[in-house]
Amino acid sequence: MFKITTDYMNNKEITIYDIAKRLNVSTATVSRSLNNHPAVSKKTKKKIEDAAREMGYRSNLFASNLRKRNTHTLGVIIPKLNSSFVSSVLAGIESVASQSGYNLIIAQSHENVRKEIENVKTLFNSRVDGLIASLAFDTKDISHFAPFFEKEIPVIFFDRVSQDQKGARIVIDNFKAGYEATIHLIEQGCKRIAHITGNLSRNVYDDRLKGFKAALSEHNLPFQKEGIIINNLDEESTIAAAEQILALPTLPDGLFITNDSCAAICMQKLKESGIRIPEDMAIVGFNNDLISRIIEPNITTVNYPGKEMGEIVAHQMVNHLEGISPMSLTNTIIINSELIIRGSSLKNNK
Amino acid sequence: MFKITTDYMNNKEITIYDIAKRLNVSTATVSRSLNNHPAVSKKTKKKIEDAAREMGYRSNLFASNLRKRNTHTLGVIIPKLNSSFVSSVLAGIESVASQSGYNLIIAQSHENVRKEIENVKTLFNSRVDGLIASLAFDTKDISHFAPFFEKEIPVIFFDRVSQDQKGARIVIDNFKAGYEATIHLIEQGCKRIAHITGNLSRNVYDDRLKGFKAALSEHNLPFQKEGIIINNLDEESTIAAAEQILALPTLPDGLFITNDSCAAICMQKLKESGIRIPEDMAIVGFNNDLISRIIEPNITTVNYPGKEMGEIVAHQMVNHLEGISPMSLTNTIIINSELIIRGSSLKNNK
DNA sequence: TTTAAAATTGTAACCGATTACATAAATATA
DNA sequence: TATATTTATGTAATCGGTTACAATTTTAAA
Repeated sequence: MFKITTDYMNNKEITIYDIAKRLNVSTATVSRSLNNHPAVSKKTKKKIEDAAREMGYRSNLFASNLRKRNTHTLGVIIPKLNSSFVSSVLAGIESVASQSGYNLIIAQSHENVRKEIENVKTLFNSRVDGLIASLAFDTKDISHFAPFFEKEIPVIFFDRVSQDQKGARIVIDNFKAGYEATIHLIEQGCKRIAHITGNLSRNVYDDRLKGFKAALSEHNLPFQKEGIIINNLDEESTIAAAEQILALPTLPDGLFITNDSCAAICMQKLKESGIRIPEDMAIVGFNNDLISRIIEPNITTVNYPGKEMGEIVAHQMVNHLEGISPMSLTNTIIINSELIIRGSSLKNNK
Repeated sequence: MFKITTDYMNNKEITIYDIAKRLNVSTATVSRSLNNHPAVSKKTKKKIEDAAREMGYRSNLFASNLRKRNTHTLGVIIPKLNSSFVSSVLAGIESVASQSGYNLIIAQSHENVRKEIENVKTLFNSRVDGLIASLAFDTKDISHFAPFFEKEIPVIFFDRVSQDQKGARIVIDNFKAGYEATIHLIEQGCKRIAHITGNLSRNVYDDRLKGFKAALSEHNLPFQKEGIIINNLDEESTIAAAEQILALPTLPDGLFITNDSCAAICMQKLKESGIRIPEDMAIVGFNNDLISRIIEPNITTVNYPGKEMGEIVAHQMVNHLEGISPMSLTNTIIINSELIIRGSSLKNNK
């Protein structure tokens, strides 16, 4: 019994050379054909495509990238993958990128500049075509992104952006969001409002705080330093923050917390101590995470559309790379956000 | 005034050829040196490293990959990025992979076989060194992974694995977890226990259901078909499921729900209808998500260590690729899980 | 029919690193 | 000192596409 074996039935990788040899054409023609270059006759193209399919050809991206000097890969640096907001953004980025034929390389900074610097290096060496980043908690400046700027590789920051005028920025209006959240608390009759937030060198937290202060001063409400608690927003610190609130000489009657899981943890802790929400203390969170819709009372929050933000970021990047709507790389795009009012802050209408 | 400009002060990429020319050595020596090959004298090595640094050399991964025929990249296919469990697993995978010098390409199937098939193709063409996957909701078989098996590229499935004996599998003992959760409810005095879960062609849900049934029959408790609700576990379906429970002729007194966010949503809905948890109905969830620790009452749940699972998956993959502990690719690793008992199920000890 | 223009195809250099094999230099051994 | 080993370096082919330029064929125009 015979066993017919040809190259491509073996485990060998098929190359355009194999196809060219088999069909008696040049590799140039094969390459052109597979890339839909117009200067290939329909007949030849069909022949080549059929052969490629039959022989199980797959293009070697590395040879192609090496020659073409681009990678069709986007780098993404985020603080932590396992956060509800970040994973939503990533979901949005991935959808758009994969639709446009871009791969994603994702790296976590673990909220740590040192790691972020490493990540930037790695992605630079991986020659990503573009970089998307949200800064770590303790990143002071963005000098480590310099290689990208120098080589004019596009960089887009989202959410946690730098003050620096380098790279595009996609954010929500954190000032406005903080302002509106606070105004809402004031309208509900709160007079002593506290605020729990994160590192102020991050725009998101700083801007929200500014909005918070603006709202207070506009209504001639006192701004107390001890009512501003700044921590790293993890579970432990949040519990500590709640205790700090409870230890205040006069309890606040309103509380604006910079993210929903913190708000939820905090609210639980306060409730355990006999504080009624919202009667004794009204609470506003941030992000519109699932948890804000489930916990009792539901938490008033700022809707922060992560997935859309991711989609917009990726679209901007891809369009720029493909030469469609070449954005200026110093632009800022502000995405809409809105206050969603729920039980945790409704003192009046109860 | 002079302006001294050399190649490397320009925007040109520096290659090992540039370094070789400058130092009057061969590219072979440069390449060896940069890869810490032992056969390079310390003196030469130092010279080369200094020059490389000074000239701003960066290795071209594509040339290297092309020649070495491996990519140091792992592909990951997951149903949805923005889920608490999945993003934890990814966080674990990313940590280990990046420590070992591997990049990650992440693709979402959006719980859809068609997209999953596409993803597999893309990652195959990207020549990832290994593939890590958790199957989509509606994946029936894993024939689309065949190219990987044929080329003997390692594949590891986690969490949502296939029954097929191909590829390694890393899971928790879902049968045991389901069994223990149910036994716990029985021990709390529940007599009519309902179960909300996902598509039974996914091992995770099927096995938990089997464990559930085993526990019931062991205690001679009736198993009612109408007490098993199977849906796709999103917010909407979960609310519908809760309504279905409420419409049951006799209300169950225990409820085992296959994930925590569903459990939380469901519990809220039930509470709104005046049902007391756990007095009227005891609830057990799954995953130990943040939400289970925050909602009132805290939800009894199965601790499902996502990050650790990710770390183990990535370690297995990397070790296999590096030739350390070459795992058999048909192994199954079972990760420990444990029931965490909280308020939502404690009928007795109240 | 002849010539010019357009449409195809081919040739071969290139992208940048790796590595088998050959060679030269340094060191050890007899 | 002559020879055998060991250590360090060089030569050149190779990985698999891409593309500028040249050559050829086909089609259109004169």
